Amino acid sequence: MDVVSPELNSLLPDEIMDTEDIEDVPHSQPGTTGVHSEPSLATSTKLTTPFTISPANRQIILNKVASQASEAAKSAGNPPQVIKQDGQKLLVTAIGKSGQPIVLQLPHTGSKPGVSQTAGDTKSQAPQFKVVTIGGRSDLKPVVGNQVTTLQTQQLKTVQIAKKTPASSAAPIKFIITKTVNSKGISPQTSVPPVITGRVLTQSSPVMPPRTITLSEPHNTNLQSIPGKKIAISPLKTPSKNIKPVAVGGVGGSQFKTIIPLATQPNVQQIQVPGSRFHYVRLVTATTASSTGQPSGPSTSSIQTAKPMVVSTAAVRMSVPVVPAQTMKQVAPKPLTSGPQVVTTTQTQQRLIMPATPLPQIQPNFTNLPPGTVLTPAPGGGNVGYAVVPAQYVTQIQQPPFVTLASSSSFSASTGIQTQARLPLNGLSAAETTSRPRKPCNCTKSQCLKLYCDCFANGEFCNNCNCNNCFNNLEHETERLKAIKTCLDRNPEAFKPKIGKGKEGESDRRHSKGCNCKRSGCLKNYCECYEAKIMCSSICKCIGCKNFEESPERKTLMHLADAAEVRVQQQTAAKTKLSSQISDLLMRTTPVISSGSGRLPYTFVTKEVLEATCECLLEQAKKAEQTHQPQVEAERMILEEFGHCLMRIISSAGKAKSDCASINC
DNA sequence: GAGTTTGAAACT
DNA sequence: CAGTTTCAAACTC
Repeated sequence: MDVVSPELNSLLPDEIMDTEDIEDVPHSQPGTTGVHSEPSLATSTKLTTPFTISPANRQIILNKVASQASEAAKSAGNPPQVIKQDGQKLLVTAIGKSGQPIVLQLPHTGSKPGVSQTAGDTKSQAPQFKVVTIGGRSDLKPVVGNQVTTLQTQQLKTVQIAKKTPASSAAPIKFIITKTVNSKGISPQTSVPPVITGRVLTQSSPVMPPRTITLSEPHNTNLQSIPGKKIAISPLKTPSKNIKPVAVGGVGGSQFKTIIPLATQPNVQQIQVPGSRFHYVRLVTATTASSTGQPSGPSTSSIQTAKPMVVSTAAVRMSVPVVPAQTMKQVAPKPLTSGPQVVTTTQTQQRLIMPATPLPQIQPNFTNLPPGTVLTPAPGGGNVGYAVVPAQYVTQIQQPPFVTLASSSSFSASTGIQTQARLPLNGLSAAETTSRPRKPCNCTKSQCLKLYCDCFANGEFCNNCNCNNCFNNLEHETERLKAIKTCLDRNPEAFKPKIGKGKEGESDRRHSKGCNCKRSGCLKNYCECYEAKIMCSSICKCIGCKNFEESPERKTLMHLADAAEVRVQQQTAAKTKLSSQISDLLMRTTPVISSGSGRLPYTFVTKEVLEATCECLLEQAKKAEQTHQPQVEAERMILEEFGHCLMRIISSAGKAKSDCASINC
């Protein structure tokens, strides 16, 4: 099934993927070359035994090593797959659950193809692997060195970030599992920071070849450390018992039951390819401990999904879809070239794209998914379905920065999922989104599944909105996916930013469609151009437009807006200053008193003092009244008296402070 | 806060 | 593609 059209594919950057020779093979077909294995094998699979390395391709076929898995796979008529791609380092194994090979990936060695990477520890001769398996419910234990203590994967997903070169003439690739860093896009200085459970870490060393991603056991609450590397443990790394089924959605019933792996590991991997402007995100299916009650096999291993892998980047990061091979043939990541470049160049938004297998007919054009959309697997089904998730949601899942595990254990799905305001969004930086969180929508009839809904239109879940009958959430992923598909059918660019760059050579942004205002003069927020703070352009079909450069009305409005802004800033500054002064005052009067007698300075404001102060103020009021002072003057007198009272209180406090200090001496 | 206005989105 | 309806945000009172 083609998901991405050839023309879209042509837009792909070279380093992203090879969309050729990609086939998805129904793993249910016996005798095919699809990789099959029994779940039970996963627990005992180890990589410590010898394995085959293809120097040319830097591939390791783990299932040749994992004898049990391999044998089982062979017995099942599903020999392991080796994906050969020039310059790629792929490891493919078949030790996962049925049809879910585990892919290990040797780090790219640049000029030394075939040379295994050490574990950063020069004493170690064992190559380290990147476990790039996107396994549904993949239960992976750490891969340390060349050893995988436990591997269990239910489902292989495809992470295709292959170079855009034809695959080898070898047997048809049945699973495009992963792509390592493209040599084309990697400089020797490329660093590949390891990422554990959704955490993207920056590699401090500029010269650090791709290394190992250590998959940590979910129950391991300690930091996994790799020599010379930073590893963060996801706060989501909580015992599987905390997994909460967040949603049971879908018109089809429980088939699309969704478990958000908040309480376990994020099922998203971030892949950043150096030299690429794209920000890859790999998806993995939910962990085994889902509420679906589906057996995860006799495995007693811990639960773990694949880990995010960051190849590194210092460039603009964009998102690309990542799609399981079983479901999708191609995925065409596409830069948001039409987006508001000025804004989006610094964005870190991500896109994860995952198919809703039971609804292949509604698979959207993944290149046009809502900004920041993430397709995340619909747990409970392994290869059943996926949810289209706003990227920031996923980001939030995987990157709650360094939350302690203790807190994560009580991590609530309901609270965790819906927090999105502080995440990079639609090209806005995190700071911007923090300062300007999206306004909650108030949809009542659209179920927040139409573009009327700003949340939906921006590829976000509704969060703290006032909407009724909202379907824009994980609980209704099926409907949401349908809605997205519908929108994309209607307008393939429906989710693309409306404000893009103007014609070539023009620096100004412009509305992609232009507005159609009739009565607002394009000087109210009804007008999308005005709302975006841009001028109307020739493509606008507005009537009576006043939103052009020389428009006096517009200038007046701009001046008013500027003045208002200045006023707000001044007020803010004044408040800040006043607050600072008050704090400073308190700080100056507090310490000795509190440390000496244990009394705080404000305890000087006793009831008696208050009464006395009020009497003074009332006296001033009476005085003003008796002298027939105007109200303004009366207020001034009262305020002055209040000031005097305060000064006396402060003075008393200071005196007490000095007395106390002298006593202490 | 309720009601009105507005224009994009959706629909026909 | 044009006309109409629906919708939710913007706006006004």
